Amino acid sequence: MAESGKRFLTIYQKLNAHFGDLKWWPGETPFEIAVGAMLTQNTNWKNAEQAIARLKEADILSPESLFHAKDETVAELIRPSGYYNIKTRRLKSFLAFLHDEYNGSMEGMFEEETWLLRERLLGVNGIGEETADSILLYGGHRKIFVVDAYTRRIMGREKIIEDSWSYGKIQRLFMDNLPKDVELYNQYHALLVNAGKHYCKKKPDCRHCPLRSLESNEIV
DNA sequence: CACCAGGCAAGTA
DNA sequence: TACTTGCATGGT
Repeated sequence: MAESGKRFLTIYQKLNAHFGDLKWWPGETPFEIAVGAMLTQNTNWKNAEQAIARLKEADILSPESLFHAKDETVAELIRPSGYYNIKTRRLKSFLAFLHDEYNGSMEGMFEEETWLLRERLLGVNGIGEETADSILLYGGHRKIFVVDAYTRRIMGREKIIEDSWSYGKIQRLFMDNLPKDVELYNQYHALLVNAGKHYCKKKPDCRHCPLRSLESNEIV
């Protein structure tokens, strides 16, 4: 690892010491994780969680049953997650992909080589880089670092990255500066999401943001 | 009332 | 390539 990687590990260690093992993703199966990754897009996890609970309650949270469910039925059930019409179409696109290419089997899908599968997932309507990477890391235990809005906010606040940097550039930065370890990638992203919730979006120097400096010991 | 929350695709210049 | 806009609920 490069010398510059020490900064990444220091941030990790500080956050890890405070938040502990977060045991992400908060989902029970790879399929549930994939569905959750799409439902939480630009939405509070609580809302996505409620949508998943409703699908489970209706007993259609499985690749085949969700694939065969009516659009209107799915839309009504996932309503709490917001953008419910768009997300119904996105879920259906993924389900069609899973059904057509892997006979509806997540296990079959994860037999693919990591970066090839990533490319294929990106070809599915509704799956962008963050969603694809969340499915790969948390659903498939692949060595892929997930970048999200919190990652950008925290690392931007720490002057490590700039707003204009692409998803891929930030992802490579993490992967080039950290030990190539799936569990580390898993926990690091989970920590950034938890810590990110304490950062004000608008005021970078807001005194009410206890995590405004990772150098301080004010972590809440 | 305004603003935020674990994005993405489609349209425009 | 680089912006802009629509999508929508639930909480503060």
